[in-house]
Amino acid sequence: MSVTQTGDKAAAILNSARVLMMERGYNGFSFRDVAAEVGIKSASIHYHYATKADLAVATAKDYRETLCEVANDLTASSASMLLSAYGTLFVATLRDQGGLCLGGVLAADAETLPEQVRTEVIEFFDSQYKWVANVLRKGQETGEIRADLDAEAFAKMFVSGLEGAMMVSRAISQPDDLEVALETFIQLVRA
Amino acid sequence: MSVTQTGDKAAAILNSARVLMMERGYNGFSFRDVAAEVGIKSASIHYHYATKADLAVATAKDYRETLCEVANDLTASSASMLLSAYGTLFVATLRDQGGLCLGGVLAADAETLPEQVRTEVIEFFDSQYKWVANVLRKGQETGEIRADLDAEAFAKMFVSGLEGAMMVSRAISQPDDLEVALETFIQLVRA
DNA sequence: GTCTATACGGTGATAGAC
DNA sequence: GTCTATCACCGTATAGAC
Repeated sequence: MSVTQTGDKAAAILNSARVLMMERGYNGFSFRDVAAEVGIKSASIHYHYATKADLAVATAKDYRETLCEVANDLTASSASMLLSAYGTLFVATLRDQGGLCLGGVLAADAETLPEQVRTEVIEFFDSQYKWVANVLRKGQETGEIRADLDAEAFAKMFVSGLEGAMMVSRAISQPDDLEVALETFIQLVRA
Repeated sequence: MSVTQTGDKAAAILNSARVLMMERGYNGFSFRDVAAEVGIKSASIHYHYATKADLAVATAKDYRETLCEVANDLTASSASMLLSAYGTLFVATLRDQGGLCLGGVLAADAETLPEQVRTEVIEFFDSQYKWVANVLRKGQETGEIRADLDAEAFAKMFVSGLEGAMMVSRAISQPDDLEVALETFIQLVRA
């Protein structure tokens, strides 16, 4: 008598897929990997998610919605502190999980992605760009953020820049570089 | 009577591997893809490069050396213009080839990369960070670049940020976003 | 140097029993 | 819902003829 709409197994599959994709990308994880983690056989996953693309879309959608909620719940004493807190979400993901942002990982795989998954990637960055640009505009109203910045332009640079810093710092085994990049971004945005 | 050390076929294979990897990553291209482009069979590639890892290492090394040469040959009237010219190399690659920087692509695949290839990725970013940091320090001496910036920190943010912007802008089919990000970087670095 | 043939493992996906 | 069994690929890599 489950009350939740998605069963425990479906949620476990989603979670496992998310972690694996954040580590190894869309082409770097398999149904068999997920099955082994969840404790079922790979054929059983198709019952919950018909295709790999379906699983990836569901995972990405869930990830985006969760991140949007978390971002909207962030509180800080100023716009730049809010941006810093947002960036710290990325820092924490890399430090605690050793994984990248799912949006960034899928962006890297974009050229080999099923169309439906790529559509989700577009929605992901749309949502993040909007959130950051909104914070920036408010900070400009209070005079805290440089007025000569184009909020939309900086938002794109900031989000995609964090993705790149995350990716590269992990690749060269210098995870602290991500934090350095974040701090530099914050330094530059202040009026 | 070839005078070059690497034969025409070896060079053609290297070139094809480079283009394919810049588009689809290490796991996204196969010996069969390269073979089809070069006009031989996939088994023949092993004669020139014993394993896929060997081919990738050779490709990455060649890419790094070439990029270092190109960067060192860049001329500009100021440090920020030099950084802009450097960034325009990335813009041109995305616009003309539709491909990413090989360093960035391999960074994204880092977790599934053979060790020797990953070592090359580290060398790649070492070299790029050094080049950019050097330009920045010179610009700070002339007073053109913000003196309160840490050259090494900005170099890391700039290079890895460009990689991310390149990756994301391609993924969301907004290639012009890369140029926007580059211009914002340049704007922020000026004193 | 390049070929054909092949070994061998991994992949997503399906059919049908339970 | 999950299983076993199986399929039709595709991947790297090797052996040996030419």
